[in-house]
Amino acid sequence: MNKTVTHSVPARGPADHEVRDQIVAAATEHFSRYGYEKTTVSDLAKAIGFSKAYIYKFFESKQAIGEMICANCLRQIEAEVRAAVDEADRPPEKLRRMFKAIVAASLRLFFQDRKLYEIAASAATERWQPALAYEGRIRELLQDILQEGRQTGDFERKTPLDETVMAIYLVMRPYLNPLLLQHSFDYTDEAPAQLSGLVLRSLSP
Amino acid sequence: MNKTVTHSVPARGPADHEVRDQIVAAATEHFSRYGYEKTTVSDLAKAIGFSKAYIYKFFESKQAIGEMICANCLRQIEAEVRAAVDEADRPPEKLRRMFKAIVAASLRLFFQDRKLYEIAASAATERWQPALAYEGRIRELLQDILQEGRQTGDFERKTPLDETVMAIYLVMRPYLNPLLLQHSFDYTDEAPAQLSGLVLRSLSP
DNA sequence: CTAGTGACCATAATACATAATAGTCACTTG
DNA sequence: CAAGTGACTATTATGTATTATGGTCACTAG
Repeated sequence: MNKTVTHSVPARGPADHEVRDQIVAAATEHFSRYGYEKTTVSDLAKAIGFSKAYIYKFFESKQAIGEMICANCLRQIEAEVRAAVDEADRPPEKLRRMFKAIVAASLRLFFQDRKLYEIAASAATERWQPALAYEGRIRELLQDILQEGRQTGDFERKTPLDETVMAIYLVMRPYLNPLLLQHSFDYTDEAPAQLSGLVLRSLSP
Repeated sequence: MNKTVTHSVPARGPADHEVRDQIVAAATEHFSRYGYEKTTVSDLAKAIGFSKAYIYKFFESKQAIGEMICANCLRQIEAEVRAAVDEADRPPEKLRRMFKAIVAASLRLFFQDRKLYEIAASAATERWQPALAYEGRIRELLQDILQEGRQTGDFERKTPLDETVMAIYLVMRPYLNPLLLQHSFDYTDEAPAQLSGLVLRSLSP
């Protein structure tokens, strides 16, 4: 178990501390209600009954708090996607579900948690660590499905795996990346089915 | 020859007039040097030695002038893409060239004509008519290549043509649309080859 | 030593008065 | 009638003075 936790922002102070959790809770509440920009660090401090300075004993910056919240949010999406994938048992259907779940979850974030969506969009634009990590994990999931499909004989085996992963990832990216999703609303209805279709045709042995 | 010229902005005044051309020339110069926003209609008027009011005898709005310039620019990109496609004689290679040329031309616009790129990006965001028309023409080109490939037996014929066109169009979109291109710079080196590969695999009979 | 803070600073956001600009129209000139 | 414009307005952009905010640090209390 090589658990390389690459904290982009090295956590300050005790990693496991009640106050840290309080901060995260308050930030989740405030960020998703009023937005990242409109929430001040003092607001968070007031919410948990401490001074602003104390918050900086736990987080290096406001952005570090934002990254935490964003990471949670993206992990939840990932969990939903994995759940959807697990519902199917054959790799082709897994791929279809993956695509569909990604679009659905991203759209839900946009329409139901706009403020969190905005954080995720910033995270994508500014390449915050959680956004990169999310991308990476989605690619891993994709790779796992492809590998399984190659073993079961559902997918062709000639093309180098890395190449296939990359190409399919590129196909999914406009719907994964919150920034790009915004500009793809016109297609979110059809895209999952159409693109899954194309991708599966490209994978046929 | 059913030439339905859908002028989104109905041209004002004489369609063929020396002054109209002067305006377009001045706008091309100014927009690409100083940008759309920083160029005022008065600037254009001064440049051609007439009053601002006179410009409005030929164009309904500043945006209409911008659309004209943008349309020229997109038509030029389209021409380059068509030229690249015509260099190949077999449909699979045509598709590869198409993808590559689109990325190359869009990148060139970004890096060599940033100001015009910005107009094209606005046009895409705000759905100006020339941007939509460009999209449409690229889709037609794609459809032509696919149809030819089906005739020559290079491409499969089971999937409905419309579906294939749409799916491949969706794959290309992040590199076609100036807005999306900005967010795909990390991949512009590999994307054309990788995605062409995927698309061609999906088309194999 | 640990838990916690007020006071402080440089930078970023805001607000608001002022200046530019897109667009129109009645009008002149030949 | 055709070619062309000055003067005007409502809206938008811009500069600037002021406030708010992120972030630090020396410090206190227990």
